Amino acid sequence: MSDSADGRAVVRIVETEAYVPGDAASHACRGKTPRNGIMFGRHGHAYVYFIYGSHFCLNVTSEPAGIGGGVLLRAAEPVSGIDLMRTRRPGSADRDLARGPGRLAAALGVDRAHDGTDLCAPGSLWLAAPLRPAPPPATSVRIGLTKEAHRPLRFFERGNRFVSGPASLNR
DNA sequence: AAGAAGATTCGCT
DNA sequence: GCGAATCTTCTTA
Repeated sequence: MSDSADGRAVVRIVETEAYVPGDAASHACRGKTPRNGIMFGRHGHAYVYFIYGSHFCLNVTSEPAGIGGGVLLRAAEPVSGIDLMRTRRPGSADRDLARGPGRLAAALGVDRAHDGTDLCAPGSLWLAAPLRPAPPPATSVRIGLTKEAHRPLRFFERGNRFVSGPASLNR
């Protein structure tokens, strides 16, 4: 969930991708740098980075302090604050408000200012308990990577129409 | 100091 | 389905 001066936006995460220690595709694979420093901090914090000159991606750090790792939030189902999300993503169909990592960050109003936020504490951006029970996530290879994409580290809710990626991966 | 690559999205054909 | 847009960051010279 995210709070801002414009209101609150709530989504249900339906797709994630993991970047584990020793992973050539991870931003952490070449050691700690100014950009990825948050990944080497404690788990449960936001790692936000700017990509392709126009988009932000939101990750949750996943490893103990000193070890670089994280989980990219790839897609989410809008739950409330939908009008606010439409404002942030003009021209987008409701299904596409948060379907994709850059879209998800935009819908929640996430930018560099959220880098390092503790997602388990009250604030402008945080994780809450599941809104409804869900079956165990399905698994697939990762999307959009040029290295180690074959690893089965993408997790998604099977059958949910807010999941991104080609249909062939979502079975 | 310069260059290439990148966990993407959108619009056009 | 394909390619441009756009800029930050790290790597290499």
